[in-house]
Amino acid sequence: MANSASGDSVVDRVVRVIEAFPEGVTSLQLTELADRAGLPLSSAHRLVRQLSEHGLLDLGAGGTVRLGLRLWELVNRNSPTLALRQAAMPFMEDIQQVLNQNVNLAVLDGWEALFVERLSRRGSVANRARIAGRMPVHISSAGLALMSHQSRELQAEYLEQFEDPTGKVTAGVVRHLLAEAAQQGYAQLAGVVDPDTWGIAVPVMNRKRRTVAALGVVVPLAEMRLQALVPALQTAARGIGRQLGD
Amino acid sequence: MANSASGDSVVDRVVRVIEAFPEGVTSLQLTELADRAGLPLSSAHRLVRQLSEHGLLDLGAGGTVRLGLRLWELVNRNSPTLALRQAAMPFMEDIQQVLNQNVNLAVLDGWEALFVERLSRRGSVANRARIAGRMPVHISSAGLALMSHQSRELQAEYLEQFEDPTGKVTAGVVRHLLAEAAQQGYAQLAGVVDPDTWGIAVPVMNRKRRTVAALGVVVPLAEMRLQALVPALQTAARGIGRQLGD
DNA sequence: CACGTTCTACCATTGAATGGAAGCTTCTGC
DNA sequence: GCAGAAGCTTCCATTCAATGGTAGAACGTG
Repeated sequence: MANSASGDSVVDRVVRVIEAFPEGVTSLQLTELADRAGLPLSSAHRLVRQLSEHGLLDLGAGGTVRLGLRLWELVNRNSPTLALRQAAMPFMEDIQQVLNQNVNLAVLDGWEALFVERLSRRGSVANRARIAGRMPVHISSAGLALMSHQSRELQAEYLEQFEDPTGKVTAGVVRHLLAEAAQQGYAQLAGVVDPDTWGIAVPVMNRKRRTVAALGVVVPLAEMRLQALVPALQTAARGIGRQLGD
Repeated sequence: MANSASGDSVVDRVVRVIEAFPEGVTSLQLTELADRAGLPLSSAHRLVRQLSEHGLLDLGAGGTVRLGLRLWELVNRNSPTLALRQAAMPFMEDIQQVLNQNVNLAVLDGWEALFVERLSRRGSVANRARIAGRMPVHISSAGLALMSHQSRELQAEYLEQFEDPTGKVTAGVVRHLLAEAAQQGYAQLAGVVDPDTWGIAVPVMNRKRRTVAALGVVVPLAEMRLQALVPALQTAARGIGRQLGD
């Protein structure tokens, strides 16, 4: 009944507080936050107050808790993907201008593609890939482009544990998709994410030819023109790669 | 010699670790981090390891510390400016397309404009306003646009404490700039940030007519055409405001 | 106005956090 | 190839910061 009845450290708790916000939710009541983080109200209150004194959280009147502007600032200034995003932005804008479609940039994290940047145009088809959103490798062209250029070992490990919760896709199918993507140098996926759209993505390699990201577009099925899209994407991807260090 | 010789809490230390990264630096050696955060090496090590187990930091081989991808993800998914950025993006893209210049979006934080989103075009003039970058109110058109539409009290408080480190600008000059911006409905600043550029910004008001952001462009001095720019910005700002809640 | 809900403050108890020291690994210069 | 340095990692006895039940304040509601 003293120092942590639940047996977790302060650090654990700080993390749980930050993680307590459901996707897309920017504000939470103190009580609900304590609930979600699994903390006694008084402990949650103390923790939140401390963090908000430093600006990492923002404890408003009436117990409204938000992530702090300062936290957003710190993370975006020093984010590990900063160099990548800076290098990619001009090329993404070029692509968007020329093709007039959604463009996105993703990195591999676990068995998912994490979208780190995106440009969408009003009037262009819906793009499910939100910034800071995730998609499983096997149902995103970006994910396939990324995985298809990883080491044999990692791909084997991935296929080993692969399991589709919907049961529609087998590891064999994914293996085939990856092999195809690896051979062609780009990944495509039609009508999977959204029935009316087509996703195409190419790997972005750094100077050591390690695949660090995937550059992709999402276009309406009707406007599919591989022969125009792929070279444009590959050219841009090379341009980005040249800007990167490593 | 025991629980915190320096008299600071675990939370203080976690914050100091995250804050230890200098602007734009994405990776730090453990020793340097401990140094910057003012922590004993062993304490820094323990803290970093704990945080990296949760994915908030990333402790690589050889003691290389980065901010975690997971932290970036959490913060960007739930950031307090999420709604603002989402509402503004399409309009910013429109502006960029039509005017073909740098567009940026800022909020007021303390006595500074914090840039939360930006679109730049290759070939357009340099834009000092980086995402997650800051600029003092009095040397950015965005800052002036924001401050000029705050409450009388806040403006008075601002001018009260105002002091220009370079000594070039007086509180009186700033008062004049703010009054002008308030009256005209936009703020402009020529050759201050950069000798060859002109910044123009307008306030973005939510439905309650509270100024929550500033929408601005940076154009080459030569291409200055106020009569074309201001109406475009104001129209976009109104559009953004209509999308916002509150 | 009384009741329910949620936020905030207090404080005695105690185990989690601390950091010096020692071991380990990696790198460098000779 | 070896001595030395520099930096990373682990260990563990000491002790004070963290804990959370409780009580009170503030708010909203029927």
